[in-house]
Amino acid sequence: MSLLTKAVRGTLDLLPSVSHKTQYIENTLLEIAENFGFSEIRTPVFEHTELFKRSAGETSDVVQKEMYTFTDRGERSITLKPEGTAGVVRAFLEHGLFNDALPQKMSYITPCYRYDKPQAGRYREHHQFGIECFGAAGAAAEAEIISLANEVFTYLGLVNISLEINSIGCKECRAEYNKALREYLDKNAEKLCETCLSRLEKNPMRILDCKSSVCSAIAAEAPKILDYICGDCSEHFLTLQKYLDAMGIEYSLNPRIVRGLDYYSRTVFEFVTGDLGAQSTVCGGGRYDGLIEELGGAAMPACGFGMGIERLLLLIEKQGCELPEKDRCELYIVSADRDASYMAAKIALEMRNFGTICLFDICERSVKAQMKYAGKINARYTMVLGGDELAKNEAIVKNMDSGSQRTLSLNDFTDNFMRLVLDNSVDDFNFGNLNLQQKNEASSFLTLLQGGKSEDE
RNA sequence: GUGGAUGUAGCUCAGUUGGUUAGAGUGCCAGGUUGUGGCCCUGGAGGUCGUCGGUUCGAUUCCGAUCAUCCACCCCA
Repeated sequence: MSLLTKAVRGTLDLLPSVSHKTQYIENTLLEIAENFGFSEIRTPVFEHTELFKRSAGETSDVVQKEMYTFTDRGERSITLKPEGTAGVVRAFLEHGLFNDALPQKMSYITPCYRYDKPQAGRYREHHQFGIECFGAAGAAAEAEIISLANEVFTYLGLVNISLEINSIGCKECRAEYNKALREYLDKNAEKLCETCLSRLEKNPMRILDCKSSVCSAIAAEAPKILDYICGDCSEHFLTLQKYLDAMGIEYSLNPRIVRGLDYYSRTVFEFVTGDLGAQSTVCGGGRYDGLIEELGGAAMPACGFGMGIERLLLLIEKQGCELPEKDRCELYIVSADRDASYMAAKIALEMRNFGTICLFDICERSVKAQMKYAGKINARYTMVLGGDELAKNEAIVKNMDSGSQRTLSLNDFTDNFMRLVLDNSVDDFNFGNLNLQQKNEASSFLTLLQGGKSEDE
């Protein structure tokens, strides 16, 4: 097959056969966030380039080599968001949300774009679940978002994920530490790798992150940030640990976590797993007290995290965690001729309005082919409509799991069908698609029916 | 951005030591008589062997480039 073109490198298609998994995950994430008091915010996928340059930092890898930047027809420099925080902070400031009751807590699910070299678990377009909390300076805020992430993992049934935390201090103590660090690194400068050499001036802490054996050996002997952070920062970090202890969340201290985005301060953390190869970080975040000021707002403490949805799904599949099945077609209406098809269309609409998945043939295929199709899509019940049935105003409904059949009147068919379902197994029936009002109606309907048990064959 | 592996039907893979009409399983469609699925049987559709170029009388098989996927580095979610 010679296609005109294929999906762009590093992008993924989410196909209908698996989209329910992602839907479930995303709904779960937003619901858990809501339980923690975080409500969804949606911001555009692109922003003015300067926003990301300023927030992520000119020295960050993201800004230096990974952004999707283009000039639009109005000569604006536009960038597809490489991460979620900047846009949310921009909206927070632009709409004066800092005037609302503090803290302001927000969640989001958004696509992010980075010009990386693709690998499994790393894509040029990926989707990120994120949390931002504005206006809370205390360590309880970080503790809360960490426990939120932790809750997501336990809820989804994931294992083998560990939490690593670190403090990189505030502006003041970090300056002092950087000074000490640079003095140390200068002494070893000729041994450092090329990239680290270039980081030496602007952002020496990134060198601690370097994986090259020489650099990491040098880093191992380097002064430790935790020995330099000021009293307040130290107290903050200890308080965070007490909160985590109180909630029974396990963690380890990892002084090498510095994070790639320049806006972090004090707490940084990562949830990592050994089950995803080189893409080990499932969730990363921390505190960024200086960012809002950096973007033109009044000083305001803030913290948050990002979580990769594709990685989450990969991990779920790798670990064999159970996800809900795709919603099942409850009734497939087989029609033998055109008149039956008209009736099928009418009944299907009634059933759908009742909130259940109901399908009928739209290919004018043979009865056998329709039955086959119903079997293939795993329909729970089928109903055969033809001349005989229309004449008698009734239809044969077949349970595809057991193979048993019953005749139902077409008058008030939906009610009759529900009665049949009740006789077979109430629990099997899926009310997932009903809205709240419909659910109430349906449950009182079922309660009513349960009073007078109907005859069985 | 660096290094390595891979690339044949929708999917999983055979195969051609370079030679005429490229295979299997599975999936898809249709039949196996009168209106009923899952098993079985039969038939059909579907590939210019990732793409472009080179060597050759001739390449899907050899060589090169390119694109894509995967792995490690890097980076991060």
